[in-house]
Amino acid sequence: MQEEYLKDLNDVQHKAVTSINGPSLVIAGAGSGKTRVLTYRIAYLLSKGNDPRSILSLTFTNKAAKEMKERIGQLVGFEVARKLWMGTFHSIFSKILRREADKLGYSSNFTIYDTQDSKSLVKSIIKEMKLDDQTYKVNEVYGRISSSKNNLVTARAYVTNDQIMKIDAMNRKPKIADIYKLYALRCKKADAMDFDDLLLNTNILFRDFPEVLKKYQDSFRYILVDEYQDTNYAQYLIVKKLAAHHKNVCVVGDDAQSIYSFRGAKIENILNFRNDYPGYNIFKLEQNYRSTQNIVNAANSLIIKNKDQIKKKVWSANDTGTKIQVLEASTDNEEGFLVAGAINDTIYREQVQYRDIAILYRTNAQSRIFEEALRKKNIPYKVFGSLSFYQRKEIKDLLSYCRLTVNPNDTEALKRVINYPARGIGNTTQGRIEEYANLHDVSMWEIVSQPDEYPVELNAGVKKKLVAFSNLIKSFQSLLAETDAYELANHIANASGILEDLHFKNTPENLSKYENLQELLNSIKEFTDNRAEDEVKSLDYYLENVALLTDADNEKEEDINKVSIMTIHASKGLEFDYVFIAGLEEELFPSRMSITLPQDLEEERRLFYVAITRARKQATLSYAYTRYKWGTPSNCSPSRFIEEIDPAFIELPDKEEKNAMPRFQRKSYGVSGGSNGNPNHFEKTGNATTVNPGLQRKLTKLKTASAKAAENDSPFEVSDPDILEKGMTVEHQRFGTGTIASIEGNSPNKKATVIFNGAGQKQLLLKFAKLKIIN
DNA sequence: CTTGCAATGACTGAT
DNA sequence: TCATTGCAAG
Repeated sequence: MQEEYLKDLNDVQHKAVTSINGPSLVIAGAGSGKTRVLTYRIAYLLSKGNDPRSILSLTFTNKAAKEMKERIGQLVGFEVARKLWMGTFHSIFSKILRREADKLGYSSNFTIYDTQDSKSLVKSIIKEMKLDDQTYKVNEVYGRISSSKNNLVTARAYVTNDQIMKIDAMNRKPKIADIYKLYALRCKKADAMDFDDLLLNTNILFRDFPEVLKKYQDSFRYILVDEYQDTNYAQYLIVKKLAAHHKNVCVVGDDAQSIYSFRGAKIENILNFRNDYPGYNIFKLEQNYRSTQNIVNAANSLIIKNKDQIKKKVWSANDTGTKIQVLEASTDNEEGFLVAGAINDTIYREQVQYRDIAILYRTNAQSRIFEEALRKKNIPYKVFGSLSFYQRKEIKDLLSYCRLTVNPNDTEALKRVINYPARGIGNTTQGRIEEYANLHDVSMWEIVSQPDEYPVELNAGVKKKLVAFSNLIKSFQSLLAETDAYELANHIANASGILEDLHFKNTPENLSKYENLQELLNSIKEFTDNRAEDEVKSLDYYLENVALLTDADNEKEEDINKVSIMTIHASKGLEFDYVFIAGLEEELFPSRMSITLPQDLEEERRLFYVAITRARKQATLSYAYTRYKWGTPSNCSPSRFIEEIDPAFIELPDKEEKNAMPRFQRKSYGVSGGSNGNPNHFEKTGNATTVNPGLQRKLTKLKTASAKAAENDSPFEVSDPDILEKGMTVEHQRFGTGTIASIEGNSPNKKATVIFNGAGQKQLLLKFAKLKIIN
């Protein structure tokens, strides 16, 4: 076999690819061809005659695994690539846990609880234990449980751990140990594992069943781990155990890009690799092929402020490029307009595609502003994350019916759908069943399916309804073996009454839910169509991984050429020609939660480093002086990170000019205090006519919009839905001019009835309709 | 038991 | 701003 592709590599890369024996540490600077090294290394291993089933590659996302398999397939053939063990820790080890499930007392069909399920379970336990929900906040308790699991502290170990118990006692939350215990018990009863259990239970499996560990140790001759700097203790130990026999472990990472400590990631794992694997080889990939020199230098000048790091010198031989740009805005809304305007300019000036551009921000809450601004300028965009597709109510509802069909003990799924669509099984009934079930150690399903067998106080009518519901689920179960995933899911969507319910209440919201369900069914269809002949296509197999999927795994054809907007965390591993990094303000980025502890601040700085190094050609920063938080405006100041970049590589806004411009006058408005926190500073530029005070805010918005419209000649400037009112004359791109007859609903699903002069009466969903106000 | 409305409190980050 | 919760009426 020829290894032509090795010629694409530089010296270090070449060594990293071909040094296949013994432990290797690859320190891969941003943009240094890390993915190429990983794919070529695997291809190289295969070319040396290794069985693809003996190679285990752990990636950070499913998408990365999919793309890497694709590239390896191109090099060595898809039939071979398909047999590789490649995926995220969670997906690989859930597969192994299903195989070995009986050893841990689970069935191989166990459910995976996602974060929503877990939190909802924690919540009901707090209620059941009659604890004060102000002291025991769901998020905090869940966080304690989750981080315990990531550090391999089981519920039993938790109570006996003095240090942990002392912390809980000090915080006056001594019952967390009991909540954890009950939580673990309930998960087990429900035949469910949460995300953290997938790693914890793998460790337990390997600890308690040495013969199982040995089997996998022998079978995985080569182990590769991507993004090693973001592994937590549980993941670290899995790798260590599996690699103990052959010791052919290759970890790839960049300590400068460690950004997941909140998920238990330990940067020490990569820093201590030398101690864990003596006699290791180290390869430093330092040439950045992705970005311009200015971008690389700016990023270097920033990250140098961090203390703990592995020494390396990342450099670029690309063009010098432009300096980092900075956009300064007076309000968060204006920030949106400036960025959207700059995107339009870039597209026009540089002749690039929408897909070459990304907007990155620190928190999901910032997405809304950019969605609005881009929509108004008719710039197509796609949002990653926030409320992921799979977390939407309608999607979870249908999936819960499916989960219940496969595993009737899945109590979280049962509670979700037992009364949706409404079938007269209300809170009282559910509460009684749940209480009895918890007290007597039976599952809710037991009682629901045979209410006469248990002394729960239920009247005959209710019992009838319960039996009807359980018969419905049983009818689905009977179809499990004989139908494929798509047919069954489609049947469930209809027979459960979900589709009918959405259809019956014919609102724009429900229409969009209906469409989402169709999309889910389409993706299930795709799953059944894409499975190979020898793979089972039934619903239980579809459900195995669905909890582990994210938006990125569901990318649609029509979404390819759009501006990407997402959090910096979600942008990890991606790259774009032009990157806009928004909200560079103190207490937002760096986050308010991270400014006290130095190690937290260092992680924020690494996060900023990751953001800058996503850019190939140009990075633009932006910040605002007022930003709405929880619906009230608050003052902000520019982030310290901006000053930390060496001035040689950044173009700061001109202070002189800034002060001369009334538009940027600040300090005076906003913040708490007043009854009227509205920034009225646009008054200064405007040719305002006097209006009644109630309309003041709307007018301000209107002026912002039209002022911007004059500045940027976008094809069809759209008015903010919030300023539209009954009686206004508006223009629609397709229907022409008309008058608003009425406005119903609430943002973002506000709709208007408009009587158009040519096209007659139309109902328009304002978040999509492009209406321009004529007068 | 269901529905609708007012009050309330949450925003880091995500497999 | 938005989703969840508590309460009153049907």
